[in-house]
Amino acid sequence: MPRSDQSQTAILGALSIMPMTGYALREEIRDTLGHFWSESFGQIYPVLAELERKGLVERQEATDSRSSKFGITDAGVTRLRELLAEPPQAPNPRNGLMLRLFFGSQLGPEACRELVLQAREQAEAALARMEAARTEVAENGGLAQAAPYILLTVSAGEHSARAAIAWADEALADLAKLEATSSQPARGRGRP
Amino acid sequence: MPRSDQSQTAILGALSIMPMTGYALREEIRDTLGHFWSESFGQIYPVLAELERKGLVERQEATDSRSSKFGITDAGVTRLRELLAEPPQAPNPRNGLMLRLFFGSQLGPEACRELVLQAREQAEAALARMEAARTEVAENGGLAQAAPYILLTVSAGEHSARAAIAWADEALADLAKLEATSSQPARGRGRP
DNA sequence: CGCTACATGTAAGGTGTTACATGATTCC
DNA sequence: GGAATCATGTAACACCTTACATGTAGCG
Repeated sequence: MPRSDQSQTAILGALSIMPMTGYALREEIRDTLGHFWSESFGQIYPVLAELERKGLVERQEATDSRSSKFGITDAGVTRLRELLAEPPQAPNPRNGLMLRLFFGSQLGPEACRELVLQAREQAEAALARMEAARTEVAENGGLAQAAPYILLTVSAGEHSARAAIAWADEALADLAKLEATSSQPARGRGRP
Repeated sequence: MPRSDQSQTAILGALSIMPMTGYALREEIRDTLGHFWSESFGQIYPVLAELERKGLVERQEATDSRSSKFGITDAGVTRLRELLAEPPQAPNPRNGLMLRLFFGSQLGPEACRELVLQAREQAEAALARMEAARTEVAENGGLAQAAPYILLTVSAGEHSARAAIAWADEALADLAKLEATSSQPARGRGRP
């Protein structure tokens, strides 16, 4: 129920794929889960310590290195499944772009256009990352049974990015019309 | 820059449309901005008090009621425009559904299907709300110059909801295939 | 007369982020 | 030997949510 369980879920999940050091967890969570998840890195070590205390993960003394990787235990896998089975709790939305557009009449069409353009670029970049992720998952063996599920999340990212691009194009057209009509009566920047 | 500025933006923005009591702000933010914004209601009165102290809003003693509405001042409008002009900062993503699907091989196809079905229903509901909002904006005069901007955000909600539905349908099909192939070797729910 | 909605706040607790501190290893 | 990267942590702070406390107005 508490939010911190969610951090545990992400960490246990990552370790269920392969054992890792805390540092590697940072990287993996940022690079792989980053499209839809974020952990505050200040939390990773405390959570890891708690998981170790509960016997859900354990340090594996590696032979070829001094750094200790963390591996998930059987109890950890059980706990992970419990956590995953809990209903996902959506975070409260806080979309700064939408807030700005909603009060866009205070900002004016040009500034709004700029914001939408930026959003479009970000969506385009996200789409490219998703396509890269898709090929990466396809090429990487060792995810055999996980791959179809991971591709589900990649697909969600693609749909969402494409929708954002389509919306942005519409919005840009609408804003262009607004610019045209709003400058017409005042004939060049005058006040009504 | 600090996050709390965002609460100020939302509150000043709402008051720029019409003067309101703190209580009404709660309702408006929940019902109207709720699709892409949320305020913790415990923040509204403190922020309101701070805005009043800075002269950005003022209490209007209403003639017909004991409750005091808050109205935005000229300085408040100026401040609102400043705040809106700042670049929107995206909150760190935390999508519980995607987290669960990413580690879906631990959950199994049926449970994932259930999750996706729920997401689809939520998207469907969101789409219906968006369409309702669209007609509401169209019918409501008094938003004359704000209406086109508000419709931009409604359109974004529609695109996003439609994308979620399309994705869900694809995902359900994929999961159905997974269920079929995973149960095939075991021949109907048997243990491997 | 009691229930619901309106209205205004406060305080505690939990969460997450940032910045800092420290040291080992590897590569040039 | 020095720089970059790997690695582990901590502590302060900012933030948000929740629950509580309190009181009024209107309606059935």
